Amino acid sequence: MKSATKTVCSAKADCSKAYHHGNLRNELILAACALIEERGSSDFSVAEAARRAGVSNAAPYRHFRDKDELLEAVCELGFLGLAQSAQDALEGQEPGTEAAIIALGHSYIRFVVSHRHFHDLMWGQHGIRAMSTDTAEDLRGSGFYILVYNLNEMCRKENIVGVDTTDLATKLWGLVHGLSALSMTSQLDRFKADADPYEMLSTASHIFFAGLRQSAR
Amino acid sequence: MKSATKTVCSAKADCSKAYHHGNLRNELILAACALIEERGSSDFSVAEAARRAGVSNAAPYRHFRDKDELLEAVCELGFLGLAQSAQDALEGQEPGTEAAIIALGHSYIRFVVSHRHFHDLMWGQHGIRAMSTDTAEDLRGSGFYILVYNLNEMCRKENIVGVDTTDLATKLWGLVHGLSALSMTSQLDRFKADADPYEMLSTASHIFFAGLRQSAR
DNA sequence: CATCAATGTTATAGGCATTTACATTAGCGG
DNA sequence: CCGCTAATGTAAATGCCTATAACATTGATG
Repeated sequence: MKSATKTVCSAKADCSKAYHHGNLRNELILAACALIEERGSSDFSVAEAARRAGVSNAAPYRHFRDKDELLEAVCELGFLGLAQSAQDALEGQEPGTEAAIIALGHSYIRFVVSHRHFHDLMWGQHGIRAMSTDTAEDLRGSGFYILVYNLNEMCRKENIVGVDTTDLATKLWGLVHGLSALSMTSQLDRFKADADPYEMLSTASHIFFAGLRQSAR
Repeated sequence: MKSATKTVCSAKADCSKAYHHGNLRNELILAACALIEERGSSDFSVAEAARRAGVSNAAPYRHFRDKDELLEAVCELGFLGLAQSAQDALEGQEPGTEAAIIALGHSYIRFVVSHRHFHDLMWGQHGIRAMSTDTAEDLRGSGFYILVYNLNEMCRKENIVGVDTTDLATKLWGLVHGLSALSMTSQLDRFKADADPYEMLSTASHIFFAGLRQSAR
């Protein structure tokens, strides 16, 4: 989430002792991110974020109506990072190939398992509210539409007709999301030792596309 | 979750004014369930569960080390209910058919979307800890093994060979889990109006099985 | 019947969310 | 440059919550 972090944090130089902080809103968000990455979102407290930013308990309430609003801002940063990682994943991939589509899925898994606490937050109440924000609308959409675009290209190239690619993208999203969640909660290797979510997604997608080509003929 | 509730609550008659409650542990769990269904797990407080059970603030700590332990007990009840609904789903289904397998998936979706707050809890920190409890181990496993059994039957009947059904079951679980999560968070109809998770699971599974038969030939 | 372990209660400490009243400062019009 | 106002901080206070400790009640057991 490096890049997303940078995007939000247009940090002004540290005016160390000023009565006015100068960039408090962003620093609170970053402090919240750090705390959540460290200890999860359920243990998170506004007070601690304030301490970390070096301000009083009450200061955050000049920038956020309440704790929820701060957490929603954190979620937006998360969705931004997720969208970014989707774009990065396509570097060097030929659009509309199975490889490109699977690479997208892998980036999703990678993001989720390396930011598990964020993922929890993003798919909880706060994330859902953040997703209906207009800002996040674009971001979250972007990853999805990248997928749709690649599916369209794939169908065109391979002459697969009569497929609703938006619907198809949603199904694949479900698959990826589910495998990520299972992996993150250690369910994958419970029934099958050293199961690899990346490989499982690859093979599952491959089977799925085989079925698609079959039934769209 | 009716049946699961009954299983846990071996309620003794109400000894209204007794100093000792008689069934406090279970009533606390039930009160917690009710509160969580109503307002979600993040707003849940031990104190309120205690009030609802008609005891003092401190009483719950005679039965649960801390708040987490109470929430884990709630999770176990949730997993019990989920397993139960899987069993119910197979009523009148012929084992090893695509219909039976899809019915299992539908029951999962139905459980998740009608107990969204429970689902949040069950797939958060508390649920993960509860899943590694031995008690829950059996329960959670049971739904999964029902699926594996049906896949085995299916492969046998249809003469599909060389398939690791445990692996396959995990992939399907991922798909179902993901579609449930997307549905629960209103992501399904964001890109496609009135998308139906049940139908999406049916068609996705059908495509998947088609691909499976194809590649296992 | 006396005692102990289990299970409740009250009192208390410490944290957090949020609000209110007050303080400081930046920026803007004059 | 001066003074005003809005923005942004602080300190103090309220009220709820978690968790613990010290004390009370009771059922069971010998």
